[in-house]
Amino acid sequence: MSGVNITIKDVARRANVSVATVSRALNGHENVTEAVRQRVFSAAHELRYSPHHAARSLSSRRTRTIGVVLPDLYGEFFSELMRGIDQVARERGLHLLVSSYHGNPEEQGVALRAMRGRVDGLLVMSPYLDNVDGLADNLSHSMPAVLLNTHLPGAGIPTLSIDNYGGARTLMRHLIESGYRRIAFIAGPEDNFDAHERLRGYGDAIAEALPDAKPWILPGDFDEASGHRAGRELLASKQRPDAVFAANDMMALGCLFAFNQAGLQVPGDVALAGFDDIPLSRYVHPSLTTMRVDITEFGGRALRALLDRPEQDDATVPTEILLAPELIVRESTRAEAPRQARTDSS
Amino acid sequence: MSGVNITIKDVARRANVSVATVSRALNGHENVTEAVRQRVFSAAHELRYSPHHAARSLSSRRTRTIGVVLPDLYGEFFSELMRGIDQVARERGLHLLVSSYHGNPEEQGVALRAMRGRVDGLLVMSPYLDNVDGLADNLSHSMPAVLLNTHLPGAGIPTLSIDNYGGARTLMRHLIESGYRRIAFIAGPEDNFDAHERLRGYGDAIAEALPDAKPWILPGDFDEASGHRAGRELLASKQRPDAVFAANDMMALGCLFAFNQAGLQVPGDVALAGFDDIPLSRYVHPSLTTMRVDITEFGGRALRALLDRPEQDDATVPTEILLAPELIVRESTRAEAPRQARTDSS
DNA sequence: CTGAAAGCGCTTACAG
DNA sequence: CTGAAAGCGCTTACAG
Repeated sequence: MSGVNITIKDVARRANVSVATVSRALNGHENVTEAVRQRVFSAAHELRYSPHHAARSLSSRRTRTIGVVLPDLYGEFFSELMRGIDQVARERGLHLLVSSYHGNPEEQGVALRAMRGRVDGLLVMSPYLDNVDGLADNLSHSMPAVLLNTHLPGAGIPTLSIDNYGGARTLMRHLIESGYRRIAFIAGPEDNFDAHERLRGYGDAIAEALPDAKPWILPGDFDEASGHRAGRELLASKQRPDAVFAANDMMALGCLFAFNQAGLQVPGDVALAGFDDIPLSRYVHPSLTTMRVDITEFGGRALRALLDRPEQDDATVPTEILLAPELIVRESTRAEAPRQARTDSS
Repeated sequence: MSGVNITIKDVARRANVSVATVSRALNGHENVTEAVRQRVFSAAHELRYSPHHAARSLSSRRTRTIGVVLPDLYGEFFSELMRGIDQVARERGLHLLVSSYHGNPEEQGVALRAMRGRVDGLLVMSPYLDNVDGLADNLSHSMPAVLLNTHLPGAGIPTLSIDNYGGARTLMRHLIESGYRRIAFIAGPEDNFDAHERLRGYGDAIAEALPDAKPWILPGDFDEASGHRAGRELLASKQRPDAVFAANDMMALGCLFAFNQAGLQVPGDVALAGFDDIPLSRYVHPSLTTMRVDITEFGGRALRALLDRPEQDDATVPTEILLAPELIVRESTRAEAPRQARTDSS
């Protein structure tokens, strides 16, 4: 059913040359007479010939395809990430074979192994703190790879990461400088590397800048429903926080929703901030203060790092690159009457 | 640099069988002794063997990969679409080769042709009204395909579409039944098929239900900025509409933003509705009335339609399937004091 | 049940 | 500059 396909032989016959010559002409090799090249091109065009990819990559050992293995394909983050990767892939004439493993480490292994013979290199994101061994096992085998937001120390694989720790500290500094003192934190998934780093940033900031305060941490899992739950929990607490820092924007929005429903004013009654700067953050009311992560750029840089990687043996290459997020101050932390910082904790 | 790779020969040698047997064992063919199968499996496992995909698909003529060619990869819509496609692909053990052509018809052709020998079937979305010939040219060649939201009459290619026309009429019926009479429409891109159908639904609804009114159409291009512009234009008009129907949610949100900035109350001063039900729509204030399109389901059904397609020669198969969107009434069209329908236009 | 061999459609040294 | 031929790593009739 898959139809009769035109092969390089048909083109050769029509152009009256050998298949070798067709191959050379079509691949733009130098050593082909202009006249012959023309004949080949018209023959190929007339026959609507298009090279068979599997055959080509089997003999040339190149696929011109990059494998992208992600935890998921869904949502703003992955959408922007794919966009950035895709842009660079197009610039370089590369294809993208995507695979998501839905948070299942076993599936991740399957996905990774299935890439053999299909791709020239791999972009892998695995934001888990355990699965380290599994990942290392499925990666170390002769395929260039770049890791994204992935904690895999010692494997020597180039890694690009958002500076989640530094970003959380920057945001905390902003809150503290704005006079907030009772700052609650809605955490992300326990096993998530980014979440872990953001939490660490929050904890260290509290310890250093507000030594009298104890960290106030609510559980969450990065989705808006858990932010909503955390928001309700905060509403029910005897003494409310004066600011809430959610480990990502989706949870911040869920929390905002809970506050709205309860009639609580943001930032008047309580300030709120998130992390990621998803597009929504600009549009909700009040607009959300957050740490902007340029995910599109992040994806693009990852692919470039993979493609432009220096020779394996160049030991001077940094193995980890950190991208700093940017503080975006919006209405949700701009109280009309900003509180005064207490003098005892400047 | 690509490293030493283990081939089927290495496995054969280690298991002391022929490559043919290895192939059969690994592919789960019946005719292999259990003992031999075991030997082959352990050998393969010990060597961390993983079959070379290009070789396999060159000889078997199957790739176990589906090509997905979309206008873009970015944004909520494509994200959800990919999610739906991906879910089904996983169920069936298929890979996805994605390609977006960024609205460029030429690139679309390149992308389509590049799929040869890489995929067993194609999912193609091409929401343009012109490019019909180019698309037909690049499709008709012996590759099973399913079209998504694509207008390509006469090519006999199965097509799945959102019922944009019917959806627009449903929404208009809701607005009219709610008592709104001066209903403006923010249109989508001129060349876009979905936009065209939604506009047609609006026009027909006005003509039939409000024969005294003339259509009031503002240009837009589906992004939030154009909705914002349209909103400002409406604010400047001498007599404001009592309701605005934007051809998609993003524009509705841009419009809402403009109204908010101007201090206009929605729905008190003017009602507002969109199309798509993007997640944001539930969270803005006021929440947005819209037509819900289950895009994830849409993507999943498209892939299923491709995989479960009956034999080519079965003429009883419908070539076009329409998916009806669902009306979601939220705050943005729920005026506190609903207007009375004028008796002359019940 | 198992093996030897042909063949999938290309690319690429190797000759000329 | 061009061609004949080997080879990429598999699968699959064809024998046995």
